[in-house]
Amino acid sequence: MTPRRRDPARGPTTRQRILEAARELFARRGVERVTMRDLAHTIRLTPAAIYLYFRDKAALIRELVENDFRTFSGRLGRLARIADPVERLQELGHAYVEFGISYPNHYRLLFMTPHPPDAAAVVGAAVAPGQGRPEEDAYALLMATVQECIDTGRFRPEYQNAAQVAQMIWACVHGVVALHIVMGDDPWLTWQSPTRTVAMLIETLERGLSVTPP
Amino acid sequence: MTPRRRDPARGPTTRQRILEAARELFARRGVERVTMRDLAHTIRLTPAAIYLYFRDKAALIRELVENDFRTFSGRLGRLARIADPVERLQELGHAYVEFGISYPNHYRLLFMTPHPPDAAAVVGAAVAPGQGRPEEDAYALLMATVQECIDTGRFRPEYQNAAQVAQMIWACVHGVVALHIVMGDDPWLTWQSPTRTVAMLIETLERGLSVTPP
DNA sequence: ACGATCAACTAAACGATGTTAACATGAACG
DNA sequence: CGTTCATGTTAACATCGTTTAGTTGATCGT
Repeated sequence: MTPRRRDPARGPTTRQRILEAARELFARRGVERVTMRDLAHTIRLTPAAIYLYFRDKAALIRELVENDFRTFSGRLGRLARIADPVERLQELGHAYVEFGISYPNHYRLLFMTPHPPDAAAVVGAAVAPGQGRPEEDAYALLMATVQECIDTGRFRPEYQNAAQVAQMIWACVHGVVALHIVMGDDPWLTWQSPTRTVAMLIETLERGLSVTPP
Repeated sequence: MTPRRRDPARGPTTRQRILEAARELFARRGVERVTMRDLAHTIRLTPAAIYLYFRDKAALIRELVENDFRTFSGRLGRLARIADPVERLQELGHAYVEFGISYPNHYRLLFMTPHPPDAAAVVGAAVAPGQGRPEEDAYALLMATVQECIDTGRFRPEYQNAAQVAQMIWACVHGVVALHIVMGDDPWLTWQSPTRTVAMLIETLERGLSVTPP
């Protein structure tokens, strides 16, 4: 299913060429508006050739999206060096929204479309630990930061459940991004800039969470 | 395009039968997993017959969704009788989430899928005033309530832009619903109940917005 | 030098989808 | 009684993802 090149020195593998072209097309037109024939045509291949390297369209999409998300997750990971947990939380939110606005089509795939249960994952059941999907890492970082806020007494006493608070925050930033992607250019209401909205939202939320009203 | 019945007394119009069956099927399986042939078959009709009453699948979906949303909008409208604007805001949020959780497929269509610019709307340009789409009404109600909160001095002075605040709130509740719909049964993270999450979220947000910290 | 092997690809089709064009039918009516 | 027209049906079309059966050309053992 994944043939090896004879001469790895010369040029990119066909598999990589497929991935590159798909990334380009998907990001520009969105997955459902890119046909396998389109994709094959831009690589000057036959549609069937793609199926030598990917089980089906869904598998191709999955691999692409996981790649991009890994870089996103890495970018978020760099924010782990911020000492103050509350400040870190804010920066996480901003980075999240910035990613969603910059790569709306990737974002839609990751967070706005129900993922049909991956056939391989269903049979494979247990995944290698620590090797988990990148979205888990990002979520773990969020949870850890929230937990740190709780442990250092930055939050009001009613916020003890880190998962609960993390999901609240996630819902907020996701909501801003998702609404902007879906209805961003609906003319019937004047949208505020998503970055401004999320900035104000995070600020407000933090004040609601914090124990010290300035 | 929309033929009239000869004997309106006898039984429901074919058009209505299509709508009813479509509503049932769409709500159960989701739009993209219901084919025109499926739909026609349950009415004991030929697929082509549907096209006597609806221009295409998208038009059928639009009409269905607009209907359901009108009832939702009406339900929200009943909350307008709540005197206290802050309390009204909270109830609006809860009703919103309850709708999204109860009718996930309708919600996805309304708020989670980009609407291709309606051909009729593009040529028709101006719609009859007051006859606007129901989502506008719901949004107007939200905006008005926020404005009332601002006018009666319930919010901190930095929140003067009603549209901005309304979109913050909308983003929050939408985020809770949308995440739940898309990742609600992903096993890798333990989701809190959406109603609990949104309750806590609204409470937190309100404390962040309000001028008086209790 | 040569036949066998096999990765890498193509040609052609299949089944499902939304949609349309051409034809049937049967009640209503002058 | 013949015309009209609403209301269907039958059969096809184009497009989609995908599969099956071949083709090709480099590589390799002998």
